[in-house]
Amino acid sequence: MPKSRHHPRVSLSKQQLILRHAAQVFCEKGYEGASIRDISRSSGISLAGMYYYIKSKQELLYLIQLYTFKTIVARLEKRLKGVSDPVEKLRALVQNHLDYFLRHPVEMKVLTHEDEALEGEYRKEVLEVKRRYYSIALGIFEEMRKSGIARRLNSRVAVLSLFGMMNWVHTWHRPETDPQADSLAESMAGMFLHGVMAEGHESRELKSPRIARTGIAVAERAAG
Amino acid sequence: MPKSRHHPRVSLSKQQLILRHAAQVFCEKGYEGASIRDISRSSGISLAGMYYYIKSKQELLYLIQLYTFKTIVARLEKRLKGVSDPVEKLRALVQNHLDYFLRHPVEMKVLTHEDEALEGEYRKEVLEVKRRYYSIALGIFEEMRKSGIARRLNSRVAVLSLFGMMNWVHTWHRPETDPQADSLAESMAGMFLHGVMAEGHESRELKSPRIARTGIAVAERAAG
DNA sequence: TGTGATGTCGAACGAACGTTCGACAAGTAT
DNA sequence: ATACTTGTCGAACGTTCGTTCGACATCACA
Repeated sequence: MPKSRHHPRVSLSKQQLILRHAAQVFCEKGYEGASIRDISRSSGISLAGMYYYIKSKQELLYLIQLYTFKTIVARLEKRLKGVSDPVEKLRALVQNHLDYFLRHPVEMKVLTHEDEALEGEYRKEVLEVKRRYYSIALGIFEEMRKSGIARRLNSRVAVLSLFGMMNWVHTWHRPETDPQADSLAESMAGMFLHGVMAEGHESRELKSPRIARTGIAVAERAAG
Repeated sequence: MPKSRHHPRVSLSKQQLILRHAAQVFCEKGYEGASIRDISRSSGISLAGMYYYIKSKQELLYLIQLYTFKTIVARLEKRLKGVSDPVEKLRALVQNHLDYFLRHPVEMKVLTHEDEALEGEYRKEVLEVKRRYYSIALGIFEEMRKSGIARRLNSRVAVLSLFGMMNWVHTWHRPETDPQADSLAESMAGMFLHGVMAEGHESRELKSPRIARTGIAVAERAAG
C-alpha cells in the first residue's frame, strides 16, 4: 500500500478510523466477543498503538454509541422543525429512524444490540440521549391522543412497540431483496398509524402527502 | 445446606438445573460475557463437574435455545388447533408469544438476544425451528390477505414488524408497572390488526369475540 | 469382598484477553 | 546541536478463559 507523499496530515482523524473499524467488529462479533486485537488488525494499527487514541475498550463502545445516538436525534430535531401536525411528525420520526438505520446498519446494530454492555458513567450518558429520543416520540404520540386522532392506548406500550418494529429490522433486513428505507418507513408508519387511529379517523390522513400513490415520487428524493 | 436423606434421586435432572442457571447468567452477562465459571458458581457445581453434564459452552446455549423455541412452537400449534378464523389465529399467536415471553423472560431474552452466538450445526438446527415458527405466522397473515381482511402489504415486512414489536418487549418491560401478558397481547394484536386491516373491514372484528366490550369479561379468563 | 459404572472435583493446560511500559523514529522549536 | 512533542510498536504484564485429566468417593451387583 503506497503512501501519498506531500500529504502528512491525514484527511480523516485516526481515531475516527479506529471507531469505524471498531463498529464493524463489534457488529460482527458482539462487544464481549470482539477483542482489541481484532480491531487493531482490522484497522491496521498495532495493538499498543490503539491506546494512543483511545482510553479503553469501553470508551470505544461509548464513543460509537454516543455519536450515533446524538446524530440521529439531531437529525430528527431538524426534520421536526416547522412541522406541526403530529401525524406528520410521527411520519418524520419513522422516516428518519429507518433512513439512518439502513444507511448506517453497522453502527445502529451496535447501538441497539450492545445496549447493556456499557457500565457506570458511560452508560448513564448514553442513556440520557436515549431517553431524550424516547420522550420526543412519546410527546408526539400524546399530541395525537390529545387531538383525538389516536385511540386511547397505553402510550408507553404504543411507542415502544413502534421502536420494536423499527429496531428489529437489523435482524432480518437484506438490502438486496427487502424494501429500502423510504418504502419501509411508509409501510411501518402506515401500519402504526392505522393501528392507532381512533374510529372515525380511519380514512383521514392515511396517505403521506409527500409520497404520492403514483410511485413516481421516488425520483423526487434522489436530490436529498 | 442440608441434604435430605433417603432421597438420592434428585427430582430435577442436574442438567436441567445447570441449564436454568446458565440461562440466567447468559441473560445477565450475554453469552460471550458469561463464563463457565460463572455458571458453575451459580449452580453450585464445580467447574470440572459441569463437563460431566454438558459437552461445551456452545451446547449449553444450544440446548436452552432449542428447548425454548420448540416449546413455544408446540404450544402455538396446540392453541391453533380448531381455530379457523385467521384473525383469531393471529390473536392466538400474539397471546401465546407474549404469554410465554413474560412467563420465561430469561430464556426468551437469551433466545432473541444471543441469536448469532451459535455456530455450525447447532445454529442450523435452531434456525430450522425458528423458520417453522416464522412460516406459521406468515401463513396466517397470508390467509388474512387472501380473504381480503388485510390490506395489500408486503407480508414479510408486516409479519417481521409484528415479531419486532413482541421481541423488543424484553428491553423495556417491567413487570411491576407495565401491563401483563393478557393486556399487552390485546394491545399489540389490536394495533397490528387495525394497522393491517383493509378499508371497509375497520370495525368488523376489532374486538376479540372472547373479550366483550363490557369490560366485565376479564374475570372470565382467570379460569384459563 | 471385589469390580465396574456413576458422579464429583482440584489442579492444571495452553490460549487469549485488556492494558502498560519503554524504546525509538520523525518533526519542530530553540 | 539540543530538547521536547507526537506517533508507533514489540514485548511483556497479570488475569481469565474453555477445556481436560487423573484421582477419588459412592453404590449396585457379582
